Amino acid sequence: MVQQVDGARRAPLNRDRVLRAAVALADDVGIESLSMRNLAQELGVVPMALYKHVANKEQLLDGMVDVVVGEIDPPVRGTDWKAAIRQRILSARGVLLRHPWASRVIESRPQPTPVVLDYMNSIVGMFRAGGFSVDLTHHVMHVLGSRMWGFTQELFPASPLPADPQMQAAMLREMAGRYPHIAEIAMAAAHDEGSVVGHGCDDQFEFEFAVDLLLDGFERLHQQGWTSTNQA
Amino acid sequence: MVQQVDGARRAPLNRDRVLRAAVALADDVGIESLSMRNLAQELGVVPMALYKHVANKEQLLDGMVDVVVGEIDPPVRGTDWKAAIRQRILSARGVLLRHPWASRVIESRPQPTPVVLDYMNSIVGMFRAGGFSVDLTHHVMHVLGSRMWGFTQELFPASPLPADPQMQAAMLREMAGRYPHIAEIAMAAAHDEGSVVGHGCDDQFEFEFAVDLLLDGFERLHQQGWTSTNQA
DNA sequence: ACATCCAGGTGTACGGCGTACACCTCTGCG
DNA sequence: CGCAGAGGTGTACGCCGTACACCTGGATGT
Repeated sequence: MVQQVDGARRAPLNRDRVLRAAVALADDVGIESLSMRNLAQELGVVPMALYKHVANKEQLLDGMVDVVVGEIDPPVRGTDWKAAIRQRILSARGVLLRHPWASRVIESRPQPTPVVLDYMNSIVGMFRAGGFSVDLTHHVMHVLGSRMWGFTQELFPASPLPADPQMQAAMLREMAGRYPHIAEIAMAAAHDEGSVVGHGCDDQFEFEFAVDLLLDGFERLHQQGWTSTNQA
Repeated sequence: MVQQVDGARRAPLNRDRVLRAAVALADDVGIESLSMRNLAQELGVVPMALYKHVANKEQLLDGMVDVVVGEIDPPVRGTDWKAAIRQRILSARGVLLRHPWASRVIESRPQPTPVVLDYMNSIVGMFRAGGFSVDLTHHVMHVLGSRMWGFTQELFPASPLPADPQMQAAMLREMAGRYPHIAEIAMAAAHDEGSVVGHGCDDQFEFEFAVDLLLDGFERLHQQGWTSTNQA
């Protein structure tokens, strides 16, 4: 009865296929609509079947993060630390843009998986290879924070904006009245598109700007031999 | 029958009391254990009663954020922009330390509330008052990101660590083997307490270090008249 | 004084979630 | 041939957010 319609028996599941299907489904329908039941259906299987391959939903999410982190390019060799780290982080960013749900999930994991630790370890290693002291590297990693994964907390989570242009104009006017400073910087960034905050501002530029500002700051501290015990 | 046990009739609910109770409950039991049913019980009321005061759980969370943001000190007057912003952000950090769930919730809101916009607006205003161009202020706000709320994504979400010291030693050894770089910086930071990554490192120091590095970077750009169209 | 209204609180019910637990059904191996 | 164990099933439980109809007591208008 439960035979495949196509005659061929469905290839048996395994952890990897489950994780890849979960990633694909999250890409498709968003992480908030990813449920065990959902995913099972996608795989042509009953919900409880998944539990033969992942312990529970938390581990499923862990595994999904691992898949995503696995897509980040390995470090390039033969350049200075700054270029190498920059490149790696931008690669991470590329991955996260393909899996928009991933940043949230990464942040939400209570314990890092070995794959995640590997990535972190390798980033730390890149600073060390660049001659950074253990001390400075440590603090610098904290400053880098989630940017090491290629994302920044969105300032304005991209409001959809009412389609009605008259409404839109009214909203803009109200914004300008109530939040003049925000309106000002939003205007400056949005001249290219008819939208308010969040849109019309080049996320990639913002991200690279931030990363470069950080890396420059790190470099400066490094060059002046900064130590946590000997600061200004 | 449903009279108060103490004889006195329960004071009628209102939006504010609901929000404050929700904040207190989240402080107590954690945000993941805050449910409408839960909260209703705490208030001595049936779950559906809450919906007379908040539209749904999302709006409840919005309101909780508003309460928390309302606890942030207003800007101090009469100092330079750098000191003023630093102080304000550190005040925000103080608030978020009292409500550890709040950072997650702030990040999760799809639309900023007026209260949130007010806060952002005022931070933007502080840069502008410091003479920053609209352009630079805009980018700088992006770099600041969630740090403006006084939090940073935790690098290592504070693993509880096995109590058994022998187990602990074994874990440390394994860490050092598999993730030598991480182990190294963790060691450097953890000499004061017998714990591995996450603990034993002074979060407050890390945060202030990051904020100062950012503010210094901003200042430098400002002083050299940086513009997005005229960069190196 | 009486009718009316309605803000605030109740009770029931629905559909969705994660997942525990007992079961069935193949496949490969002795 | 028998049996074990991996992989898949079915049922059920307790939680969640919340729609909807209902009740109730005090303020209000006449």
